[in-house]
Amino acid sequence: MNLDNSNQNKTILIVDDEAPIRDMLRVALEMADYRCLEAADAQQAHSIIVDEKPNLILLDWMLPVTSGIELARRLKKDELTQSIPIIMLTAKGEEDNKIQGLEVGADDYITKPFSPRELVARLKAVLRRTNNAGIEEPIMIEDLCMDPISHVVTVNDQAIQMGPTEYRLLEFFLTHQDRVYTRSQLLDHVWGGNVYVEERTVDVHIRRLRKVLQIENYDRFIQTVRGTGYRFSTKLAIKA
Amino acid sequence: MNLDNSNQNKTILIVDDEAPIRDMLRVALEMADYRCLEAADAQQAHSIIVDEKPNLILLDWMLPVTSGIELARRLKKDELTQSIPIIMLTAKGEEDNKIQGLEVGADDYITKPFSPRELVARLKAVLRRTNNAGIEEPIMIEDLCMDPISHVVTVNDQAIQMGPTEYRLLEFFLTHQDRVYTRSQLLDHVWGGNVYVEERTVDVHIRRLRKVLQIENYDRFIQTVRGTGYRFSTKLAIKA
DNA sequence: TTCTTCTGTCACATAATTGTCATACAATCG
DNA sequence: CGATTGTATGACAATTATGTGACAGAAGAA
Repeated sequence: MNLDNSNQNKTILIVDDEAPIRDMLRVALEMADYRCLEAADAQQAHSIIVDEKPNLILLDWMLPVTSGIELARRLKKDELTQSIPIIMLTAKGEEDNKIQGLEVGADDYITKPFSPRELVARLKAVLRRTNNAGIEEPIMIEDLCMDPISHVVTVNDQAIQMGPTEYRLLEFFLTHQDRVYTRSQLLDHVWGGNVYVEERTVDVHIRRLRKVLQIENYDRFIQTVRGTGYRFSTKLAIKA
Repeated sequence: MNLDNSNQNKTILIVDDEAPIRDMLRVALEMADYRCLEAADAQQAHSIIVDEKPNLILLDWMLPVTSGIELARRLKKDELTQSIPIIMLTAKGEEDNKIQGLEVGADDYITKPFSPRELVARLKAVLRRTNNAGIEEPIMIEDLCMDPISHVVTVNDQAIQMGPTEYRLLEFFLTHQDRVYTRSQLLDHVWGGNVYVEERTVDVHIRRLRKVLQIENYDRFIQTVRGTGYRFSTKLAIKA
């Protein structure tokens, strides 16, 4: 539901066919307060990834059936998973594969055996490095401007203040105009898929967003579609 | 992705006491179009560094007289040289030293033996990461002035005292205005990529920086963006 | 050494945001 | 026209994020 505040709610997926190694990794990661998931092969890994969307994947190079590098390649090809950073685990003497791993799109690799401290240090570095994703260009609607770089919304160059949720809601609307969304869909996209809040809560945040946008009647773009949900549209803003 | 292919203006200093290894490294680097310098011991290395200001240092762990790690420590301590990225070269089985190297401030390490391709890949990565053309000109914001040469910050020609971390934080802010940074990103840029400190530590240093900037209310430029992080901006410094 | 400065972390204080509710209002339909 | 259903809105307590002072250990200076 929230951004990366405490490093403690990051989910790491461990993919290795050897249980003892998984155990060792899990211990090290849980010591560092990460949440761990485990998979023994590529197929199992894939379903967990789709299901749980981990923040980072520790991927062994050697896997039965589908190799780790093949899994990495697939993950980096898929829109939904390509942003998840991958750290490849390689055994000693597989130095050449490291390069191959990096070429496939792995974000780092670690040679076994490694110290737990090293593991965690690298993992943190990768998480930090890949933490930024999103829109870079300012979005302008008439005199309304949202600049994702500075994280500022202005109307006629005057800054508008709003809460984080309202900001995300507006951002979603601006990037998904002229389309109705049900409350459920909005919860999915703005709140994040795995939280449970009442659907009516959406109404309240719509209200709050409308309130701050009232300054130049920009709230007219947020339209209620009775029986369905809400829509943001500049074209269909018939109301005065 | 790779915009800058002109490696010719990048100077790499190779520090290793074994001539054959130096040769190998030099060949690999010159193939990749880097300019190379060589040093056989720490003392020689130091004078070359001061003299030539290389863009990156490849530093062997084992050196006669003064060890590589000791040299690294000194370089990272000196204001003039601390921004030069260092890649440590370690022999197999010295895995523990890696951590020590990173703690000293090395930006990466490579285990011997390594493939030339790997070397260059890592080197590029480090250069990309630390691609900061050092600031030379004083930065002025109204009556606030930061002189990177003398390392002095003044308000109305009156010097302000602050700790090194606060200085680096302010420097980062002054050179990256009007943009939100998460705590994580600030740790990356101000503290350095491979240290582990709590994210809340950023808050404390923000606090300390604000405190010393309160003199002429210059702390109003440091804005907190709730749910995200902090931003330095002179434009958006008005609050209701 | 001893003294000072700086750093990272903690605990607590303060402030902002959130989700939910109760109620008011508006639209739709028989 | 009521009755019914869907939405708007203000209030509020719980939760969460940030501000802030204190402190112990580390790093440096004398």
